[in-house]
Amino acid sequence: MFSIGQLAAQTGAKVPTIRYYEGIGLLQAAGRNAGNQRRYDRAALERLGFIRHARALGFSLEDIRALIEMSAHPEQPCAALNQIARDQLAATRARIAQLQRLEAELARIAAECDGGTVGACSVLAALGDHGQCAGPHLAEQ
Amino acid sequence: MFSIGQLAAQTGAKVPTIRYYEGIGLLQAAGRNAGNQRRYDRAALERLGFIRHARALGFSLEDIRALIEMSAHPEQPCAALNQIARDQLAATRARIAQLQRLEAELARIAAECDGGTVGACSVLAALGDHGQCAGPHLAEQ
DNA sequence: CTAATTGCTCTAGTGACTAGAGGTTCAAGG
DNA sequence: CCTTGAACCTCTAGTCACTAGAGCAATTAG
Repeated sequence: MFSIGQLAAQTGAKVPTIRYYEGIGLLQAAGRNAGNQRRYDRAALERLGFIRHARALGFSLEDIRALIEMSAHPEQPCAALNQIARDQLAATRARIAQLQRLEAELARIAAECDGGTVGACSVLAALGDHGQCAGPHLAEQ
Repeated sequence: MFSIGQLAAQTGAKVPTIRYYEGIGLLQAAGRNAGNQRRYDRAALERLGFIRHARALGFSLEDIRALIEMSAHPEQPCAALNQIARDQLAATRARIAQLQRLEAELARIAAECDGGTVGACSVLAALGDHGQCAGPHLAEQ
C-alpha cells in the first residue's frame, strides 16, 4: 500500500493533482488508514499511470473518462474507443498545421526588425495589420 | 463613432470580449453617450484590431499589454519588442515539435486497432503503457 | 408608440490544475 | 516515550482568456 506521496513519486503526478482527479471522479476514492490518510494499491497505480500517459498524449480528461468507462466493458466492440484516438490524432494534426501557419507569419515579422527604435520598427506595424500577412492564421488557442 | 456592437462587427471580436478587454485595462475605457453606452472612435478600432491580430498570432494578453506599452514610447530601441516576437516564434516552434512527437505516437497507436472488442484492442494497452512508445512526448498542454 | 434589438452591470462557469491557509498524522531519532 | 519535522488532511481561491446568463435600461425601426 502506498501513501499519496509515494503514488505521486511513482507516476510523476503531483499530490494535489491526484486529489483533484479523485474529486472529479476520475480516480475512484482511495481507502483510508486509521488517521484518514489515503492508501493506494497497485491497481490504483496502474489507473493513475493510464491517466497520466493519456494526458501526456494530449487527451482531455473527458476523453480519458470515456476511455476508462469503455475499459470496464471489454466485450463491446472497440470502434468508439478507436474513434477517440483517431479524433485526437486529427485534432493534433490540425493544431500542427495551424501552428505552422503562425510560425511562418511570426518568422517573417521577426525577420523584418532592423534594430532601430520602436517608432521605426516594422514589427509593430506587422502585428497590427493582417493585410501584411501571407494568408489566414486564425488561432483558437 | 461606433457602438460596441459595430466595433465587434468590424473587428470580429465578440461584444463581451471587448468589455472584458476594457475591464482588464487592455483597451482604455471608452467614452459614453447620454444613455451610458460605450462609443468608439477610429483609434479604438485600430487598437482593438491590433489586439485581435496579435491574439490570432498566438501572443498572450500579457505580451500584448507589453507591446502596447512599448508602442507608447516610439523613441526607445525596439530590442525588447522584437524579443517578444522572437520568444513567441520559439514557443510556437517548440509546440510544433512536441505535437509532432504526439502525432507520431497517436498514429502508431491508432493504426494498431484491428476492429475487435475493447478487451482485445491494443489501443487501450498502448495508451496505458508508455514503454510501448518510441520516445518521450511529455505534453504540457 | 410599440416592439425588437442592442446595450448595461454583475456573477459564475469553462479546463486542468496550482497555491496557500490552517490544522492533523506519521515516522524517525534521541 | 517524546519530540520534531515531514507529509498528510480539507477548503478556498487563483490561473488564462474568455463565455453564458440574469435582470434591467436604452436605442431604433416601423
